Amino acid sequence: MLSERRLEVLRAIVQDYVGTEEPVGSKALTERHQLGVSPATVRNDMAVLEDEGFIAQPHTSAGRIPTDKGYRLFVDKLAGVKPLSSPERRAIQNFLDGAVDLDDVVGRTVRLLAQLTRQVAVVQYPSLTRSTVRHVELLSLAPARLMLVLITDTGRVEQRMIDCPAPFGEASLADLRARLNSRVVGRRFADVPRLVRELPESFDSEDRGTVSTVLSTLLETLVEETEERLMIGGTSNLTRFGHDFPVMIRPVLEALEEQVVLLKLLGEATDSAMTVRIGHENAHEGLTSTSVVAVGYGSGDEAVAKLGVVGPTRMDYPGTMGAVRAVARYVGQILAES
Amino acid sequence: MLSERRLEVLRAIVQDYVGTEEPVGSKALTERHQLGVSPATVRNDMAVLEDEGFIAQPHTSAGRIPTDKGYRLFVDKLAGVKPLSSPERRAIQNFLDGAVDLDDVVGRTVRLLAQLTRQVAVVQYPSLTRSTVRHVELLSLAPARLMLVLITDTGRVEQRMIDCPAPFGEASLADLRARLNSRVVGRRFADVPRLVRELPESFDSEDRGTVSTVLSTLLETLVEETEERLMIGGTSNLTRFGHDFPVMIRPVLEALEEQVVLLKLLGEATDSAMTVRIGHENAHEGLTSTSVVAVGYGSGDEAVAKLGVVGPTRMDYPGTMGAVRAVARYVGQILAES
DNA sequence: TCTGGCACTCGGTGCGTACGAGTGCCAGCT
DNA sequence: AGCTGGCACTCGTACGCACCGAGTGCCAGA
Repeated sequence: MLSERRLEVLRAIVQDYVGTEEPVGSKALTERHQLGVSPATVRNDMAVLEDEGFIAQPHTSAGRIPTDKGYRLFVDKLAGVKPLSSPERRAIQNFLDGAVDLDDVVGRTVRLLAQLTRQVAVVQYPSLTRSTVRHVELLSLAPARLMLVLITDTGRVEQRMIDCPAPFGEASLADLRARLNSRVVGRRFADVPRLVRELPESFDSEDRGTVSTVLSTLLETLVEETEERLMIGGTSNLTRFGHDFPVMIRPVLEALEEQVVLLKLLGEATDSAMTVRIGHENAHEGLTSTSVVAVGYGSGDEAVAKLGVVGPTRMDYPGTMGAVRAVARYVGQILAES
Repeated sequence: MLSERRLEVLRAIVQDYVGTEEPVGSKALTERHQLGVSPATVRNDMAVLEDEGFIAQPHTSAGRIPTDKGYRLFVDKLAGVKPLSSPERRAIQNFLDGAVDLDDVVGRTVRLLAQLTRQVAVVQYPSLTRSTVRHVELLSLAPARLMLVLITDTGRVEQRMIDCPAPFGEASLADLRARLNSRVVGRRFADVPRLVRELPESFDSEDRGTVSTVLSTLLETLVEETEERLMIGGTSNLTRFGHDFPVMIRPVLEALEEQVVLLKLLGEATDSAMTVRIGHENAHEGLTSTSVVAVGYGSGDEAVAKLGVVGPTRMDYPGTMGAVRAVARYVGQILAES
């Protein structure tokens, strides 16, 4: 087990390295921090920390930099979550309050997060799986052509065209609309298939085909759109990555373009607890020198989606975690209100 | 006026430089192209081209590279638009045909363009101003709460919440919905304000307030959402920018995050003709070493939005223009079908 | 267990040299 | 008048080399 002071040394190394981007040596450490011991002692501690794999030297006779394992220890044991200043809180609220619709909320959130953390921000749209149905609308565009519009409690709207097997009268349409809504409004998406199963049977045989088509389109929409959408921003912050950045930045940009990868990144977080994945803890190999800080947000108690940031492993974890958590909270509030 | 051969030399310089990314010298030119003259002659021609401002040397005793003016001449006079190969055409069609909704069309288009040109792709959503109304839907969510859904002929859907000044009955709602639709369906957005102006007067005084609120929300939506949305992709292609790229890439990424800037970039193009803006021809100062190739696309004859790519001034203009034009055409077709 | 001292390592920097691609110019040829 | 070969010149890049200094590991002593 590491002594108190050694942990303190590790904390100091992480803090200095995050600040300066340069390997930190024993002398500099004792100068900038009140450790109460001499450089030589610190050197011994560093040797131990290196043996344990928490820090490493880029080359012999350079200072030390934290390893992924070192950051992990720092995040788990040494660092808290730094709360935002109250001007920052006010700024968040003002910025998010002006949003007019869901797209706008998500867009503003992305920009906000990117600005606060000075890193790449990723915000997932509220997921349909955990949402409930606010309304299902059916419109007749042509005699045998319908449009299905699905509205969720989080304000998301999905629409689909439907070509009917047979013309479908206004009366039947109104009937279907009413029955459909009475069954599914307020219910969770996951429950919808069960709730509408026997609906076609109660219609005239001539309409039954169309009703089935409509229902299967609805179910399809539920499934298809469960594949999540997300928005990213702040990519220009990648340029502050470091000196060796041309080689780093490429795979990161590529990873950021693949929604699947990003969704996995955010998605692995279990429920609403904040997740920090550091360096090689990320499965994707383009992201082995980045860290991801993600957290769920939602309109109620339960998380409906995730948001987070992607940055270099050398990041200000307490500050970033504070910003991510705060933004998630406010977005949750906004969604709950609307 | 430049002689035929001098133009030929310029073309050769542009082509070689685009290929190799390195300043091209007189000897290399005569080796790679059948100009039928000696390096010395080419040198003389180069001196003239340099005097006229079409090419420049990065340093004394280096080869020449084209200037913005040189690229301009190349694009205007020396280069055609290179048509795509038929496998490429087929790939485009296959790729775009699978799209399920407007978001999907735009998303696929962006990825396609980025992949074909290996550059950053920008696609503007079909603009509302030139669109027509396909349907307006009003839903009652609570006694005094409505949702307005606006559907355009290009498949775009906008929704807004409305808090009514007074409860609004189902009958009135159906009435308003019917009257509204009969007036505006199939009409252009620009005409809508005129068409609904005197609508409130025909309602009972108790409902008039709500009707006015609904209409003003509708008009607001038309105006607000006329500010265009767009999608970008292929940013990882920026890494192929060149050696000096850390300094170049930053402002470009920043510019790409500002929708306003991008919209201007695409927007200045007059109607549906293809526009190429080279280097300093771009107003934005972060983009002085990039070129923009943009073109309008639309479901009918008229362009409803723009799409294009952003890349280094040193790009393959004929190929890029060919890809951009082809993609625009196919997207237009897809939109017309849906 | 901490500290001061000391020898050692090695990456970064600055300088001088050599190299070579590329140019401009000029005299001569067609 | 226009093209070509030859030639001197420029200058950016690569290479070698020595030096400096930050940082380390180790050890003997408090």
